[in-house]
Amino acid sequence: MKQRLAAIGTVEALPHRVAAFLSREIESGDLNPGSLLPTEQQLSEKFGVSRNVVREAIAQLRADGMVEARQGIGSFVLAPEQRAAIRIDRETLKEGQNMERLFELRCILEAESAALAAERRGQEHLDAIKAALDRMSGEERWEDGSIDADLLFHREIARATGNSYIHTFISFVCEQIRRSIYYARLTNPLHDLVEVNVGEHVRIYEALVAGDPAAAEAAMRAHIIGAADRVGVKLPTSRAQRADGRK
Amino acid sequence: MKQRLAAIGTVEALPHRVAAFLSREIESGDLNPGSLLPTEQQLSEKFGVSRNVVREAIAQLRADGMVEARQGIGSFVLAPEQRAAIRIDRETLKEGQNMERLFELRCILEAESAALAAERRGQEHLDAIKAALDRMSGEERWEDGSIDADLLFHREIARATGNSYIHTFISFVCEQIRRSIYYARLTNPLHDLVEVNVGEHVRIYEALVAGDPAAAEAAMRAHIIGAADRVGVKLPTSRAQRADGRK
DNA sequence: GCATTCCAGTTGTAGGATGATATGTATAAC
DNA sequence: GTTATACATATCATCCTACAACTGGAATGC
Repeated sequence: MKQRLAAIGTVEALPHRVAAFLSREIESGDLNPGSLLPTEQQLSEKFGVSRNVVREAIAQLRADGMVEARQGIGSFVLAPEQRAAIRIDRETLKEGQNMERLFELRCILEAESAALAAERRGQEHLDAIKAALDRMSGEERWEDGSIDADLLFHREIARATGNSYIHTFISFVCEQIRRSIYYARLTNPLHDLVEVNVGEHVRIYEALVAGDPAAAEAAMRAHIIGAADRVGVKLPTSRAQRADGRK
Repeated sequence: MKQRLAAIGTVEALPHRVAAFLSREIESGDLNPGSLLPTEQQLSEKFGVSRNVVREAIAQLRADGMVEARQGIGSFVLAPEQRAAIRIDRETLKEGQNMERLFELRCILEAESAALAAERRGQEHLDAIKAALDRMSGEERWEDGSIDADLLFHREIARATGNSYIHTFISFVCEQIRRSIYYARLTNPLHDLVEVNVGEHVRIYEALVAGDPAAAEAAMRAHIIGAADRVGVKLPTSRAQRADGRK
């Protein structure tokens, strides 16, 4: 039986599709920890791809700590305790609506991050955030320099929460978004909107200075929704509305 | 010139050795971000291995976000901060207060997840969540089976948000916490608290059935704070208080 | 009964062939 | 001279076959 791999119109590479399929089977429990994966030969026939492709797919699973291959025997499914990495690959990012979901996640993390930062920030944090803001405002056009400064602004806020995990996660998510925007090569007239963008950042900064968590959260939420909008991503409004209803 | 690969007493596979070598070259700055890797052919000759091995090595680097391969051109070295993967190693997890930070992150993600799920859940999601809840209540003692069911409960809620990234992040964070608890081998009398734990889950479930985002969020927040407390982790109360003030 | 040998199955590696894609170049048309 | 088209080249992506290394168990010999 030849398994049809998802993704008809996509451009994903074959190894990635195979890895994604197996990964889902493991996550869903169809393949129990300790059990053996089908042989490379079988998988090759099942998916209608070469053994080479299967090997690359398994190598990816192994890198993620999901399976362990042993020569002469096969690949064992490992227990989830041993997984130590989270990964978002570019192929899945390119699939249309994923951007929307990523922005949604970012909105959640950053809104709380801003609120926490408003409570916990010290003077050195404010200084670092202000420095990033100045670098951003200095640029007349929206180009690489100001994008770096923008990211730095958000990362400094995350750092001010004092929670390194929040910092790590936000850095990661922001980087994913920046990259996918870069690859999408959006041709929007972003340059005209620099003032809007800077203005949103200023409001966040002022709320942080004031030490007002609710205001910081609201300002950040508005900023993320605006940023998503500027790259053509419409966030589901329910979250925003509920947040607005609160403040 | 044939390059000698490290590996004196090692038994590591060739692709891993090649990947490690290239990885070190990138880390050390010998290969600048933006530059092209040598072609597969050249690497194959340089290391004295087959192109197949080189391809698997590059696939590994790509999976870690260190390079990006583009058909017809080559593999570009990406900037180090552009990692496509997050890794959290066990050593950092063991350091005391990291648990507290991890729970804080979990609280943020899961609270919003519950709220979103309350808005978006379909009947099949409720069924899956209920099934996990039943499995959990069925157990008399707090052991592996019920821990699995507990995790499943949370992951099913995350799945009901319809946002695969939220699902991924929550699965990851929960797994990290479960793992560190497992390794810590806490000897608390957890068994006595099963009813409390199940009760908290029931309240979350009821809020989801009712489709009440605010209630779901509050119940989840209370649950996470309680769960943290039961393993001896005190969450900073500020977040919880602010949340309470809203509902 | 026990050790040894052999064999089938599986992963690991090698190397070539072909398809898909990007880039540069030369040729032709205007 | 400029543009456009076609071609050649370089590279990754995939497929294929073959063989080496390793494992587990079955057959064999004693």
